[in-house]
Amino acid sequence: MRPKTDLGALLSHQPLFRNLDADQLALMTAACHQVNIEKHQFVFHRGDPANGLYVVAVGSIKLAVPAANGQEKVIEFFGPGDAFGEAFMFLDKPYMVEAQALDDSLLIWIDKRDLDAAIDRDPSLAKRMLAGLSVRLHTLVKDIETVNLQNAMQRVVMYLLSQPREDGEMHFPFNKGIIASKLGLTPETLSRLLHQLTDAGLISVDGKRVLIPDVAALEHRMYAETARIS
Amino acid sequence: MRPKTDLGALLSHQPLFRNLDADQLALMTAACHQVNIEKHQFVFHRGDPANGLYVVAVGSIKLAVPAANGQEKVIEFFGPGDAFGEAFMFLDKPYMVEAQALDDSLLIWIDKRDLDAAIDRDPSLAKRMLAGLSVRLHTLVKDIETVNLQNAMQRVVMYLLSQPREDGEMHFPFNKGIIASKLGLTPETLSRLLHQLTDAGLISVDGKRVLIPDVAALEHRMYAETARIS
DNA sequence: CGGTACGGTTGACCGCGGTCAAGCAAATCA
DNA sequence: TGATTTGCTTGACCGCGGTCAACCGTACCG
Repeated sequence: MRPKTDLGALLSHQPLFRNLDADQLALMTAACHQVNIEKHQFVFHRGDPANGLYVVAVGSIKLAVPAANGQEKVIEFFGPGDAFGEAFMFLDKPYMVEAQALDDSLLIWIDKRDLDAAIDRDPSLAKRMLAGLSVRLHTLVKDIETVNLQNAMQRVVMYLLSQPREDGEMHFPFNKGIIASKLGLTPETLSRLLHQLTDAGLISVDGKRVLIPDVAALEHRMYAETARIS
Repeated sequence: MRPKTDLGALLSHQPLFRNLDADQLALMTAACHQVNIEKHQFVFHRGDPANGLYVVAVGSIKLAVPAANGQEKVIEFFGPGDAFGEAFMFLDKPYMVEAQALDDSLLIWIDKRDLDAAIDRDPSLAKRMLAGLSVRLHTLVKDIETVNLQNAMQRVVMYLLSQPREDGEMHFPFNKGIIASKLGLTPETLSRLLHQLTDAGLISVDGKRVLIPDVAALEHRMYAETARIS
């Protein structure tokens, strides 16, 4: 457990709590708890009660819905500054998803009641949370659109293009199996499609590193797929 | 356009604005606009600016994301008391979905700025909106889970069981094509699956009316499907 | 009335993507 | 260092669900 003194600085850098005045920051600091989570450990499981929300300080967290057969569908990834778990907290329902650390992570946990009080004192906090939830809704709708309206190849290409890249090179942030789940595919299919793109000379894969020599060509490939469907 | 006097009564019955005091209600009433939408008309299209939110007073609205080929994927249905469009309003982004009336409907429209002011005066309104967005997030996650982790038959059975029924009889609220889209299916497949359930003696279909003589048997059928997958 | 547009059903076909299994390379550990 | 596990790839196979087409009943309309 790190010393409590870190908390104020940590909080003030989170999008959710930016621009709080000193008083409010002190209040929130008192209400927050640091949670250290090792890689592969679960933050919470499906069915756990949701009494508060988490903010990622460092590390990365995977939100997924588990299936009966041990499979799982990754809903979203969270990195530093992201908040998660709010929706279930507001609903007063147990989590229907599970959260797992993809790296050693440091989280901030805030009790629902303390957050309620903070909102009463500062409506702008509520607005920021509304904005945050809206973003999440937006990405979920986009995901649904992606899964329903695009085929596997389109989804893969779109993912490759959506990731940050420098010098025409992008990195898979996690294992390919996890990426596959996020894309609604099996690892086998993802592997095959990447191989297909490699054969077409559009990318070259080396472990987690992917070289994209001609971004425009890759984009063109995706639109060609789209046209084929229409 | 109906007389303005209706607005106060309408608003005070919406979940979002319940428990407002007279002053606040008067303020909101002044900020609200009634919008009449005929069946098949669009409330907004993809790309329209989102300057406010809608609340359904009477009627029903379909939220869908349009595809290139004229297809569409239904995201959600909204009935009386439901609010929609908030997420895009808070994001200050144009709509990425379209809203269409499934019946002649009466909507209430509230300007973003007026709502902002109302939140500042009454944090409980913000909390109610947070709860509303949370519900939406919840159902979206559930949808993603359904589409990714369950096959077509399971989705159909689950839909049949999720709809309100009396005397072992349920009604399709809309055209089967629209239901099919919401379930991520083609109308053909939905038709076939319903026929299959009929052959199995689990349901009997007559137009929009579906008789479910033995609910438990139908539930059992769904779990059997689940087991087969695992 | 016949014409037609629409929603729904049915049949024939097929391709996408999942499943199962084997094999391989790198990481992890005794 | 060898043993074991984990991540990834590849091949063979196949079934679910989509596509395309024809057809049917009903509602709507001139």
